[in-house]
Amino acid sequence: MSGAALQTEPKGRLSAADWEQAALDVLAESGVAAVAVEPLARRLGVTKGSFYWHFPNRDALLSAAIERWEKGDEADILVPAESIADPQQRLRELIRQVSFERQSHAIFAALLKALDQPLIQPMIERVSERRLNFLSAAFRDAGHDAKTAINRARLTYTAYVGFLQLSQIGQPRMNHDEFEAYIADFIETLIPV
Amino acid sequence: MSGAALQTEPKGRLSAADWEQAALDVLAESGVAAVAVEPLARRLGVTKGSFYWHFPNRDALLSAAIERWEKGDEADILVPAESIADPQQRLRELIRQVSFERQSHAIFAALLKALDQPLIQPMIERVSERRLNFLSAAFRDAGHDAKTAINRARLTYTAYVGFLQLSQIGQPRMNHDEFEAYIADFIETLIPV
DNA sequence: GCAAGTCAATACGCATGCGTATGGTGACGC
DNA sequence: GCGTCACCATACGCATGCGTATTGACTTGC
Repeated sequence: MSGAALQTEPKGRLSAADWEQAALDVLAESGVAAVAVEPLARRLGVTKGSFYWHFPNRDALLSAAIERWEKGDEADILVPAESIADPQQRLRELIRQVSFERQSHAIFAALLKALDQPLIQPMIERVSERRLNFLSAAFRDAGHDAKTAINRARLTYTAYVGFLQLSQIGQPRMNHDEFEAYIADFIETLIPV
Repeated sequence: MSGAALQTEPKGRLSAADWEQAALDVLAESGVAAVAVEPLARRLGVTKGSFYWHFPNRDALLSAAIERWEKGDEADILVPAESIADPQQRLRELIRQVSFERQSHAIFAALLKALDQPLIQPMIERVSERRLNFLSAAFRDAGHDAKTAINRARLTYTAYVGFLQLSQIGQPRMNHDEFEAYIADFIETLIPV
């Protein structure tokens, strides 16, 4: 829950959780490759002597950090949405959440870029399947047959993923109102009443 | 036009174009980071002594390779599509082309993952703007007003980008028929008659 | 047949990152 | 007040990649 710890923030001793949180921070900011032991240690104001006490190696940190993200993500995004009865409203909320929970989406975007890494791939695969199922169910609840529901879910999800990637270059280049209008159109196109 | 030169293929002396083509090959296969001088030299069966005769540094190779891709991509994809009069048919062809020209799309996908690099970002920005304009024009030609056309173009493009990313993990996990069905549904949703 | 010019091998220095080994220090239990 | 344990520093070896400098060899013009 701690905010962004930008630079050498002297906070006594560190725990494994501190390293994981720092890893997630730089993951969101600078991608998987930037989650490196020595730079992280510098950022935390210690040396890697500390790191290798908490973790056996870099991969262990990455796994732990991503697992932490996965849990938080599910709790913050999927669970609240699940409680919305109206499927259309549920989809709306889900889509709209891209604006909030930005760090979580930034992390997901960073992970997407590292799909070639054996450590990342299965986790993204899991997350994607869960999300696709969620979307698919919502479209079915909204009255579509199974086949169209799954295709609509795919379309929604790929559009979401592509949006994440492209928003990095400000390609959509929209202000708040334009974004809202886009989302409205997006929803209207994918979820016709 | 040469096919995939997989390993040490002894072909006498090399030219800058050979290096560029090899760079594009590994770019499509293994991403931007894999476009490294020494591995490339190994792949080509020479040492980096050769490379630095043709190029001043790695960035120069990357720039040249990407520029080469950009030109070929425009010629192979946009130009043929442009000649199709019916805007709906034009969009259909464009979308369907993801199945063919696979190397070109693989390169684009690889570049998308390196949007943080200052060398890559502006090129992707250019390409994206061109493609978005192209899509937007097609949707206008198909009868949409300017605002909906641009939103539809965004949606189409982000879906395309997301599809590229996810197809790497076989997440859509479709065979040929399923893919065709998905495309059909995709088109029907985005380009209603 | 020799002098340029073109492509390539070798060898070097530098930087960054991983992981190990070993020693140091402060807090705390007792 | 002493030892133990948790956390950290220091220093090392290894690997990979960049870029440079120097020399070698093959081709071609003349």
